[in-house]
Amino acid sequence: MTDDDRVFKALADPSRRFLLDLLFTRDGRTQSELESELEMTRFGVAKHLKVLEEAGLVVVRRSGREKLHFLNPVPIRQIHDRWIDKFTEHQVTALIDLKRQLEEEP
Amino acid sequence: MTDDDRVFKALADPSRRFLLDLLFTRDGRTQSELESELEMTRFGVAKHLKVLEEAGLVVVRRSGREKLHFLNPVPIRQIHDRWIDKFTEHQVTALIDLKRQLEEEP
DNA sequence: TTGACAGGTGACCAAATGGTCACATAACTT
DNA sequence: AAGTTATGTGACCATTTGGTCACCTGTCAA
Repeated sequence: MTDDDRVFKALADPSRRFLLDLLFTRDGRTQSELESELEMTRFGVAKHLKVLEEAGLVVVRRSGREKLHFLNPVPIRQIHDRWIDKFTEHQVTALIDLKRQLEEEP
Repeated sequence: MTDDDRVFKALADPSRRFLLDLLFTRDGRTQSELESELEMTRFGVAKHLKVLEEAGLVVVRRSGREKLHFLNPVPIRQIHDRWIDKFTEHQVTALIDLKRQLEEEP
């Protein structure tokens, strides 16, 4: 399996995306801390974290018997750069910002 | 199935990513034109294109009996914005640019 | 109008995936 | 030392997914 295949497969599951959301709001959480946020056995969560780690979307640091998890934004940015060039980036960010403004107004 | 689920599931397959790559280099291709690029029956390609279309990653325009396909960058940018804030974006783009420079030099 | 061309539908099967469990190891606490 | 806490492994099963095929509809050209 290629690197990018691992990344996209990892992102394909909603539970794993939720784990990334959790780490986006606050980094450096332990596995058991993350387990408590999902309605799933710890085995399931551990498996998902392993997939995210092998994809490089999450990096870990061991501290004693604990495992701290951190979000790695690099693969996400590479997805972006694969299909959005500099010119298109300006257009699409402007479009998204405009859409957000229109939705905020009454 | 939620919208974002459709997008990530669509991106999880290498054949579908290859189709996006093809449309990134040149937009507006017909289905049969895309079929000729994949080692797969036309049914397989049609199925993949349908998945991409339902995810909003590809938009189509009918022209007679032909179906023209265009890449839509918006969902890709939204993936980016979900896990990369403005501050992190500067850091990670700088990091990727640096990495690219180092790899180019002898 | 007859045939060739572009695309669509539903059934089908092999392979991959998500989730759980029994069992195991290593580190902190008292 | 003994119990508790944090995490790891491999087997297992139900569901989903990728790909193919027989068959069908609509469009263009001679």
